[in-house]
Amino acid sequence: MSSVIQTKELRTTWGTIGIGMVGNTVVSCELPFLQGEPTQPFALAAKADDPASRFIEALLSGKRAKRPAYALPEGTVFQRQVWQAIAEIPQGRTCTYADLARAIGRPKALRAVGTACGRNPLPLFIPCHRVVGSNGHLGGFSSGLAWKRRLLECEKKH
DNA sequence: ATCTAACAAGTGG
DNA sequence: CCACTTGTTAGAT
Repeated sequence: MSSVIQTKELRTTWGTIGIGMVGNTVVSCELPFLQGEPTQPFALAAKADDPASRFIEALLSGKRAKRPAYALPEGTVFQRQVWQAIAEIPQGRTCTYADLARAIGRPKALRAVGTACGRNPLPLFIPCHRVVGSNGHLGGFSSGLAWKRRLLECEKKH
């Protein structure tokens, strides 16, 4: 089994996104932390030339995106259940932390769901940005709320 | 709009 | 095991 991780750097106006790949499978994704609202509109510095980059470009520009192969990362059983449930959320739809908790059969574990979301090693590919609070509150986002707002803004118009 | 108590799981001591 | 910390929530103020 070859587990050689190749790292690709995707430069954008919002900073550099690091994507870890094993073959053509995405295994990690690191977004630059955004303190506040970025001053520039989002754009890639260069044309996307691989599936993972094209996916990100489409997602951030409001187009329908085909998700490349990705691996569910290591984690506790609970975390993997949460991540898998998040991965089922279709583009353009959102769901609440409470919904998610119910989906994995632990209706009262909504707080823990939030924690698992925050530890999501594959933002964008596992769309934790589509998980929002019950009363319309956005919740949080590990790399800065600007990402989450932008992503939801793109997907909302459907 | 802001504050608090209770919630479940993860982490560090 | 105990004491924190979370990308929460519902309810009171």
